[in-house]
Amino acid sequence: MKYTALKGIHDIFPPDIYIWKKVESVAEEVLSSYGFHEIRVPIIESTDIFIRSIGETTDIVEKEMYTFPDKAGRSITLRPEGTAPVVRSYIENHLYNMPSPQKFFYAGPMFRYERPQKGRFRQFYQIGAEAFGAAEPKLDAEIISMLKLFLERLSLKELNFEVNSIGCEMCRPDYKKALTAFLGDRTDALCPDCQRRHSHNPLRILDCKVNACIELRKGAPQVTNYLCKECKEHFGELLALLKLLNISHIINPNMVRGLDYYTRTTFEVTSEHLGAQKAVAAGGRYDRLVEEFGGPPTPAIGFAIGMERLVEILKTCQSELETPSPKIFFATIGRQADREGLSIAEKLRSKGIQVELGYGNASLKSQIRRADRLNADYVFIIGEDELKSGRIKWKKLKDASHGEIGIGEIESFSGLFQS
RNA sequence: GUGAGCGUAGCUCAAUGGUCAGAGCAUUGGACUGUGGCUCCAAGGGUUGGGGGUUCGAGUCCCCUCGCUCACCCCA
Repeated sequence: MKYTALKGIHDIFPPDIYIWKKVESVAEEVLSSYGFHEIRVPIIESTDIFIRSIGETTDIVEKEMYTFPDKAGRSITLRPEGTAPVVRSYIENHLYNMPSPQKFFYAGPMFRYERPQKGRFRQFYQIGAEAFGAAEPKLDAEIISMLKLFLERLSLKELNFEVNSIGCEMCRPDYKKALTAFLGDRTDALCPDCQRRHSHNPLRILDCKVNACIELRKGAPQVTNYLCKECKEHFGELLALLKLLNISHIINPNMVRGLDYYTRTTFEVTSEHLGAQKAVAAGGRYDRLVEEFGGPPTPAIGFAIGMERLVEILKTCQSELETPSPKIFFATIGRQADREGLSIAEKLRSKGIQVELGYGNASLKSQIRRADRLNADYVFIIGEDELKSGRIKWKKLKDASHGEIGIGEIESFSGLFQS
């Protein structure tokens, strides 16, 4: 094969594309009902936007970004996630001068230079939502509930909702201290990765899968026990609201996120129908980010849905969506009939009816066979006889019923209005 | 970045180191001169991912390379 798509980058085409479109339309419908409006932000931004927001020492920034110089030598990066560009836009366009909270959603491709595997790609699509300007746990609960409603609308079952609070800039340092103190002089027993984490990001030790590390962290202090008064209240109220709204969830004190900007609430939706990359949606609060970006102090919360992963679940758990099929197929024999068919087809198409034609001088048989494979409802046959009589033969493929109709009456053919 | 597995027709897969690399499905045509699905027949379709080596002889063994997949890492 001479030309192939780049590693980890895939085409989306029928029939899958119809699953994607369905997901997108349901998302727009549900998010709209919560007052979220679409925002379109660029796919490329200045590199420092991502470094500042995601965090200098995160894996994404350290080794996963598509970064390159533009022709003027500025450092440009293909967005690895959607929150940073939206925050940049929120500040740059003074969107905080509109009544709070402001709520936005977006959909589009993200780019991360990683080794591809099941559910992980170099170009992948996310639907994301961000809400600015409200700190109350009520908003956290609404957002999680909205995510749940969206997934339910797609008939997705067997999903796990996990929530956690990782505190704020006041209480998290205390927890980090407690955690490193707990591990104390036993750090030698940690896996090499965790030994590294111990110094610059000890929270990550919590979700390490190496057995030795799982052993060592038994009885370790939990984040949720070290929250300051405000964070504790916030988390407590969120849990109460989730109960009120009947959203079953588990509290996972070991859930840490790979982006530095999160504060307080973090959450994740996972599915057992995926591979090792089983998070289908995830998000959290980022109350400090807007201010750090030079905007006014603005609490915020958001999440992102992984489209490929969602579609993967839909494909394994549900019957596939059908590719739209023609209402009418014109099988024509001879040049004159061909012209007649084209002419009628164009009239019908202008009314929004899906019509397909036969090509290439194919035999009637092969034309009808093609109509069948395209799953057409009706075949209209035009040949010499029909041209002479002015009456076209039709056949309904589903039940093989057939009949005739005058050329002038086709546009009111009753079959066009049945499903 | 690390590790493992796999590359043969459009797809799923056969072929002890030994003739001309096969089958099913799919595609196209025919049986049925202007009527789909079912059946039968036929045809097209391959640089066995690429390169080198061992051998009288390589799809098969060895080396290199490219690609895919899964996992680690990390994340949606």
